[in-house]
Amino acid sequence: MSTARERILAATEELLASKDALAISTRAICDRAKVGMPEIYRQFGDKQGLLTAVACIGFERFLANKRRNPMTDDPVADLRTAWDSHVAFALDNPHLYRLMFTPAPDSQPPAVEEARALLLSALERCRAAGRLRTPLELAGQSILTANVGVCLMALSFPGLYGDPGISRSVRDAVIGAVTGDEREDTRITDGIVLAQTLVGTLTGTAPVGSDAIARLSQALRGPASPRDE
Amino acid sequence: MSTARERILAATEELLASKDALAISTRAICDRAKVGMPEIYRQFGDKQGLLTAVACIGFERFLANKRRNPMTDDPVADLRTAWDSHVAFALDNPHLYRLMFTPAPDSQPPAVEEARALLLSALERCRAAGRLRTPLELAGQSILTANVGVCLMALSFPGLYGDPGISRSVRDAVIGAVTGDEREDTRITDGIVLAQTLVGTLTGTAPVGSDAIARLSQALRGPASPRDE
DNA sequence: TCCAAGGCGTTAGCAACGCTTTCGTAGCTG
DNA sequence: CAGCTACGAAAGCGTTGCTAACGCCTTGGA
Repeated sequence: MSTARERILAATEELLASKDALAISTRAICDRAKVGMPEIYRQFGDKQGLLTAVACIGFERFLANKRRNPMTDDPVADLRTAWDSHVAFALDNPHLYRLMFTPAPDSQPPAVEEARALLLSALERCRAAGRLRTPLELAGQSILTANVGVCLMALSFPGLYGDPGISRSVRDAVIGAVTGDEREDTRITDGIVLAQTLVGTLTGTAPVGSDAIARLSQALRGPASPRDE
Repeated sequence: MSTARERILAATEELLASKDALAISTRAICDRAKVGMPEIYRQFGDKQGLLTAVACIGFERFLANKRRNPMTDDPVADLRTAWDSHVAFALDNPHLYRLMFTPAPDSQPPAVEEARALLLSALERCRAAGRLRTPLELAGQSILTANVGVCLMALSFPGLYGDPGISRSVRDAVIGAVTGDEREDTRITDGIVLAQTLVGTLTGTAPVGSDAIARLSQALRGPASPRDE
């Protein structure tokens, strides 16, 4: 048989699968763990300590889940899959998730820090790829904040806010804002640079020679396909 | 003296100003309201019923707050001030806010619906102004979800996520995404249309597609790349 | 004026809760 | 074997949400 501490933690997790944390009585935990009442308090101080410990091992599962996500060469896409795995975890473990992210006042689950660190490292990769246009710290806080909001609302009001489309919408909005939407960025750059250059050329004030114009018309006809519509 | 029901509600609200809802005992409420214990149950059925009633009148204050916001002729700016007043309410009434937006399981605070309706009407004004590029319903769900997320995280982890900059960042990201960021839109439109027109003028051809512009922009940078900036 | 009816206060108490104390026992270590 | 730690059993404390029983007092229709 395993140690008492392990059995208590396991029993609490099992009960947490079907009930809310506050609806679980210490006696039920003890019954299921085949443990006397004082054992909880010898091991965890009080019920809140036990719940915090459970939240911590929940965070470990949560982070292990995330670390299992393969890193692609598109760090922004990785950000999106991290978001999705976050949401999936919340929906799979509703009560555990609420315990982790709606803690009792003055109870600091120390593992929120770890989640933040993991997210920041993913964002660091975005920054290295030139795909970050907000401060790193602020980007991480914005993403996690919005991500948790989507999950908590989906858990609290599944009827009104359980639609997966909401998650996608908020996800793309926030991640797009902090990393910059690639398509729009190139569209802006291309369009504006082109327009400025052409205007300069036309007015004679520009740093573009006629060879550039030649190249432009060459490009206009296209590499293989002379397409416009 | 006022009626017993009013006194109970007032006493609960007052206690809610300093304690969490779950930390409030029915006896404390009764003491403060000068009421016997059975009165709560005659009036509200049970403690959860009382808390739901308090949450409802909290929603009324919340909505009255929002309705007090003047409507300007910029519906998107109105959206942002509504967001900010939402956050201010949450920070001013932390326990009441948590009671409203993290309800006990199977307790439907009916007033969340009202908040949604108010937000949708504001979004409808955006749509009428041509400043909405996502479905109305989804836009409302996205905004409220993100808004609540910012607030709950700020309340739960004021140290890590209490920074007002996070609220601004998420706010502008989400609202910008559903309404379309005006500045970027005009920059894109202006740049592209201008480029298309000029290229058409220069080459004597019809306006070109944006993929052609991308090719042009590439060509502009050139093989030897006499880049300007 | 009388007399129900109902809103409200009082007392007492139940079961369940978190938590504690006490005690007994098993198993390992020196 | 002695002594220590780890753990289980039982009982109990104070508080909680909630209920039962009773009685007061105002109200309003007869």
